[in-house]
Amino acid sequence: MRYHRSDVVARAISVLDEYGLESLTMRRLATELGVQPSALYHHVPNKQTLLAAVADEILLRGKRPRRAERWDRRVVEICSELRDAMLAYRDGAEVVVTAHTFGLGAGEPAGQLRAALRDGGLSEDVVDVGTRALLHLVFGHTVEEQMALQAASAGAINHAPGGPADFERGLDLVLDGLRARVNG
Amino acid sequence: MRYHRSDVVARAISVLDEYGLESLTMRRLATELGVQPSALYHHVPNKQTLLAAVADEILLRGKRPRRAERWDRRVVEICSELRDAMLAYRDGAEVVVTAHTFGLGAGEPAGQLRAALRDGGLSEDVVDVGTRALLHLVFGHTVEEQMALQAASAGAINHAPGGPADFERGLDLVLDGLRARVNG
DNA sequence: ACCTGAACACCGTTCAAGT
DNA sequence: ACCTGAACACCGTTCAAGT
Repeated sequence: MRYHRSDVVARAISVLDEYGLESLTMRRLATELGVQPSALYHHVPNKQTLLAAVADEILLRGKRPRRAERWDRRVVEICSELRDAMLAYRDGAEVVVTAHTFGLGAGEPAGQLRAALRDGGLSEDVVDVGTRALLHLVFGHTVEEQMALQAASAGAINHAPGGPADFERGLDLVLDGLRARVNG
Repeated sequence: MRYHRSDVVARAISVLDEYGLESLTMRRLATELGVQPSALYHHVPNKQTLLAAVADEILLRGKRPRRAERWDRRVVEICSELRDAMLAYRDGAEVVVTAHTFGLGAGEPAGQLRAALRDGGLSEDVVDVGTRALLHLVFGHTVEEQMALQAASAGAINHAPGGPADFERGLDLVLDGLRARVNG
């Protein structure tokens, strides 16, 4: 069988979702595709790049239309989409956050947040600080939430971070600060 | 030579600081101590536990006396100490954040933040949301900042997150939201 | 262009045996 | 109690050779 890069990425996502990140090895993925490990390197230069492509694809699959008019509602929309996209696959948050940490792909959410904050009339400095704060909040919350979900499904009872409600309450904390800085 | 657990942890930190997290392997650490890899398992049950102990020790070494009276100034103090402690060692932020993600050690900063927010007269719900938001902000910011520092020292020019000023501006965003909720 | 086969240079961890 | 020596079951990546 002959594969393309997109086949490799797609299969990587299904291995990730079914067996988790620790099982997503180049060798395991090759076996899953019925191919030698070395064959993967015709489609992808290395594992890091593959994981970045997986992160991008996870975000792409989670895309939704923008509905909100007000800038602060749009921020909530963007952040919720981001959270939902990451939660849709096992270890999705971990993969997306790691890729973002290493400066690979996943630059789109940041761009959309920046645009929303600029629409709100915030100064360029505040746009910078606010975008970073929002991203860190979404990433941190979602990694923690997914961790708790997986721990819970493995039998452990834990003081979970709570679902979308707790998420939006954290967001609102930062949004309050940002609203106070409009035309500041 | 006969070692104790604390020797192993201390040496792990110096390997981390000098060669980075990717070089901190059990085998490398063993070589550094002049011992067989298997000998390490007399002091530590596995690598994950060792890394959690390293994270705790990094935070311990960064401890400073509390000076601030007002609860919101104390939050800044706690968060700044946390950031400085992680920045003090190469890949320190990565190690501390990973340990925290897996629910290992590093529970102290959360406890101190909770106490400060309670002193501010915030409701228990807001204390929960606020503590998590602050931790995610500090962790996210510091990992990003340390990444940029290391990239810069490796020659790359990058739109860095900025030093303590940008850090405190992000913190202030959340603190504004929290101040607005006192007796709310 | 895409893949195989074989190798290189590593990992974390276990366990019988020594002192 | 602490360590050695040897092994087990893996990794990511490279590269000559095949079709």
